[in-house]
Amino acid sequence: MSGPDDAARIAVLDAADRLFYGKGVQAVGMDELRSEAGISLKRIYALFSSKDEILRQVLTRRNEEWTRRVLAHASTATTPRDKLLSVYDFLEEWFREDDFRGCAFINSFGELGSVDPEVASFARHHKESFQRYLAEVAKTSGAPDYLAPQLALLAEGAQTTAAISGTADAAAQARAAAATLIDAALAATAA
Amino acid sequence: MSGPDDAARIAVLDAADRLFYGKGVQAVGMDELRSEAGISLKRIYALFSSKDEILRQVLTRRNEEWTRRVLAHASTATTPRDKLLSVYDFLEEWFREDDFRGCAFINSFGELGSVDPEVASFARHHKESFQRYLAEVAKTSGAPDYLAPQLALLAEGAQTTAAISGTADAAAQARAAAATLIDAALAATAA
DNA sequence: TATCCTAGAGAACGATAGTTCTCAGCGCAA
DNA sequence: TTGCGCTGAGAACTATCGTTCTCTAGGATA
Repeated sequence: MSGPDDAARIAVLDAADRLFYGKGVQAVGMDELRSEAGISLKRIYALFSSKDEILRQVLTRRNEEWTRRVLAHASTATTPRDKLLSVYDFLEEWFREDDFRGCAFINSFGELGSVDPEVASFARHHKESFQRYLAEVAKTSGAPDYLAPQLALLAEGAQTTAAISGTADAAAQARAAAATLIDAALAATAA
Repeated sequence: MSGPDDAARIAVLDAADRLFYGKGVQAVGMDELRSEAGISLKRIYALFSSKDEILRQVLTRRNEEWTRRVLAHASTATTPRDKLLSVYDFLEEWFREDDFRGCAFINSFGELGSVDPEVASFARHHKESFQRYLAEVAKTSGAPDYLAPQLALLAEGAQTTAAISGTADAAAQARAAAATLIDAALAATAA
C-alpha cells in the first residue's frame, strides 16, 4: 500500500505546500522544490507530470485539511449556533500560526486564476464547499437561508484582512459580527 | 503642464492597469505592454525606471480611483447609515462591470506580497484607508467603535467572493448583513 | 543641402524558468 | 566477478522574461 514512492510523493507535496504557500507558486523554482523536498528532479518528474500537477495535488490536500480542521472545531460545539461560531475560533487559531499568509485559494486565484482556469476552478469549489457546509449547519438552527452567505462573507473578509494586516484581530471581529447576524436571523424567524 | 510625455505616461499606465488587472502582473510581458500602449519600449523605459515602478504607479492610481468612487456613492446619501450602506451599492455596481476580477490589491498581494514588500505595503495602506473612512462615517452615526471593522470585513469578503464565484450576489448579501449590524450597533448604543 | 539630434522598431543580452538528458555509481543476480 | 538496471546529481536545452543596445530614418536648423 505505501512504498518509497508514497514517501517521496508526500515529501514533495509537503515541500511544495510550504514553498507555494509561503512565497507564491511562480516565485518557487523546481530546483528550490528539489532542495526543500530532498528528492531529485528526475524522481519528482517520475512521480508528477508537471509543476502544475503538483500544484493541483497541493490544493487538493489543502482543501481536505481545511475541511478537517473546520469539522474538528465544530465537533466541540453542541448547538448549531456554537457550531457556526466555532468557524471563527478556527480562523483565530489559524491566523496566529507563524506561517499564516492568508487563504491559499484566494492567493492562488489572484496569482493564476486568470491564466489557469483549473486554479480558478479549485478556488471556486473550495469556497462553494465551505458555503454548503455553512448552509447545512444554518439550516439545522432554523435560521433563514440568507444567513449562511452572510457568515461566509465574514469568514472570507477575515482571511484577507488578517493576511494583509498581519494581525489576527479580524477573527474576533468576525466572530462578534457573526453572533449578531445569527441572533438577528433567529429572532426574525421566531417572529 | 501636460506634454507628449504625460500623454505617453497615461497611455502606459492605462494599458498596464488593464493588463495587470486582467491577467496578473507576472503574466504580462513588457512586449505585450508595449503593444497595448502603443509606446515603444525605449520610450517606456525613459518614462519609468522599471516594470515595478509602473506597477507602483498603477496601484497608486487604482487606490485614488477606488476612493473617488466610494465617495461619489456616499455623496448621494444623506444619513450616516445610508452613507455606510452606499459602500455596498458601489460594490454591486463594480462587480457587474465586464472586466471585474476582484480587488487589485488583494490579487497583487496574493501574487507578489510575499516576494515584494512594497506591494504588500500598498495593499495594507489601501485597506487601512478604507477602514479609516468607515470608522469616520460610523463615528458620525454614533455607533460603537466595533461596527466599522465589521462592515469592512463584509466588504472584503464580498470582493473575494464575487471574484471567485463570478457573480455579483455577494454585494446584496453584504448590504443586508451590514444593515443588520448597523441597526444592532445603534440599538446597543441607544440602550 | 548638409548635419545633427531624436525616436522608434526590434534584435540582443543576461538571467532564470520548466523540463529532459547524460553519466557516473551502486546493488543485485548469475 | 561480471554485467545489468536503476537512481541521483546536476548539466543541458529551450523558452521567456526584463532590460539595454543598435541601427535606421526623419525633421529641424544653419
